[in-house]
Amino acid sequence: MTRLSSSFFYTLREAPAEAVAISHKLLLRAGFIRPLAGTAGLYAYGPLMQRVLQKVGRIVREEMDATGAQEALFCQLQPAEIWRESGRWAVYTQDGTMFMLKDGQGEQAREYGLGPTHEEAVCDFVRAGLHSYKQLPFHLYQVQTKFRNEKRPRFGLMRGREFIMKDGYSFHATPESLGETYQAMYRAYTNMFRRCGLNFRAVEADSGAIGGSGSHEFMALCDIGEDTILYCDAAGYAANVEKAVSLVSDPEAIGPGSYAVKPTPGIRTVEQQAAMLGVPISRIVKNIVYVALYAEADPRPVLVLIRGDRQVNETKLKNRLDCLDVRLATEAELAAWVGVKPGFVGPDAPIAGVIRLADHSVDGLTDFSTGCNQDDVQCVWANWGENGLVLPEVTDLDTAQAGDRCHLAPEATLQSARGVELGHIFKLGAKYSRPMQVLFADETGELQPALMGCYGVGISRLPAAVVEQSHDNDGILWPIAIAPYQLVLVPANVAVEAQRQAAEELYGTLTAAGIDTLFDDRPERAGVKFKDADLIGIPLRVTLGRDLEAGLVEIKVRGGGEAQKVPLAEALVQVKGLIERLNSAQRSR
RNA sequence: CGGGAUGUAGCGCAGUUUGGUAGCGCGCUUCGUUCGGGACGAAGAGGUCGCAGGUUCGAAUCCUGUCAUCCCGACCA
Repeated sequence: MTRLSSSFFYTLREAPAEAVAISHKLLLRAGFIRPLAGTAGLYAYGPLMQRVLQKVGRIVREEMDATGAQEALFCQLQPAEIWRESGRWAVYTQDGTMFMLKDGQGEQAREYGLGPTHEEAVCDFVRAGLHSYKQLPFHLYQVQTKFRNEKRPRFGLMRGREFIMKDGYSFHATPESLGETYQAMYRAYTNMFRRCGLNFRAVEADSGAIGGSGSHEFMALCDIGEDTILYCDAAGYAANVEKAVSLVSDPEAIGPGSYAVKPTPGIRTVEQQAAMLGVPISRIVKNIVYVALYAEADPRPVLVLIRGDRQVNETKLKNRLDCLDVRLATEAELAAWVGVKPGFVGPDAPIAGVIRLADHSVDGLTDFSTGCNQDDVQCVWANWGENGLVLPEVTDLDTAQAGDRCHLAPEATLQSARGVELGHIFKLGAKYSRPMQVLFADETGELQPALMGCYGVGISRLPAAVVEQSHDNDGILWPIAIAPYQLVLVPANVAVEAQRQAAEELYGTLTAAGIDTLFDDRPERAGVKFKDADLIGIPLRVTLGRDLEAGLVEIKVRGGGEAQKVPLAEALVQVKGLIERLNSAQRSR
């Protein structure tokens, strides 16, 4: 369907220096993407990439449509009012995620945002026409460019400021109905990622800024992944580290002793504290002062107590506080509030307006060492309920880590892996439908907010994840389902009339048979064409060259060992068979 | 937004320490020889040295500012 000689096609022998990730390098070298004027996070998709995106889009649409979801298309340019209605205008503009613009001058100016996600737009679309429970449930989705002013665009297509996402929103009268759709989406996502040839894993996830209750992420496993996932094969448990829970080991034993205040001059860390006092790290209570930042309210200090050998999970902390963000208190703030340096804060630090929280790991901890709100001293053999130390509200603020025991299978330990988030499914409930008045009359005639689910897939990120997982020293190995072309047809030397003519005929035959064929009819040397074919990663290569005099063509599977030689007349049949085999090999992964 | 690095031709780089008006490889153009794994020879084209200001007789080089890109952290599909 495409002649390379009349295409805008070029490859780079060396990858641009700014590319670090393998997928970024290969997609740039092979000409799939090109940065817009060297701008971070903005990429043009070339003709090859567009074909990949369309194939991914087709698979995603087929799986979505199979669940009964309907494709629509919502507005990207969105008035601030709907974001104020949902309460997210402040959130998304304060952290700079949303690109904003104004129409008009001064007081008359109307504010808009470029959609980073479409809950508000969908709610507005639905609320005018939704009246009765009899209309529910339904599910609307779109495949569209999203805009997010990412603080740090990275790894080419992995994290852009403009990217393509499939986002779907379902509406329900009952939690049961929402649960059914959620399960259907879980299965649909599993199908679509499998069909795209990915090695992935579904994990329990934090629902983040979008909010809501249950959620799962679908992670492509690869080293450059920005998320850490923890999993336990024994229990079938897998979760994002932001969400993961584990069983914390018992604290190490400590000999008998009694409460005392000891000098620990100049220490900065619990390791130093443990060494200087001769106590186990797991018998230390760390007291960490955070500042919680809210969209509308003033910042508040938060004192977090956690065992010395554990780390605070700031995502859990943020969720518990229901705040926009948390940050560590500065040394100046510590000095003003407690009058001590970091490391010497006590569980009972007298901070005005402080929120006190303790992680499970310090609940029941005995004979511990901790700070005393005085520089250069710590106490030892402290206990809750003594010496004025009171255990505050206990909650889960711990960061699970590889090696921890699994809470579902205590005999097994958690393992970790890096993942790229390809899809995320949420149960939103009435989080948006209530403030935005997406209401329906239930069976008793009472008005209720619709329950919502939302379901995203990173369409433009997905091929990058595939390349991360599927490449070799020569270039990309596209799974045939999403390869830009199924086959590349290479006349070794177009100056040889017999080769050129035979190739033209075969090109017509393959195309007529519905095979996605890239015809490399360029007047290049064979070696150049082979290198390019490998780089851009077309699964099948048919070469017409020196064996043509004997009536033979060569068929080679990319990354699949030796080529086979078949009579020209049988080429189509052979190719069809190979395509079928590659397709079924992928399906059965 | 904090910390670090880098900006020289389409791509990869040298030149900056020690100021003297820009070079190499790939790619590109033309001709010739080649022609199944990124050919060879010859002749060419192509650069406001990121930008602005300053020092100097003279700045890619030194100084100040600024912008951009990349890496490490805090957010997300």
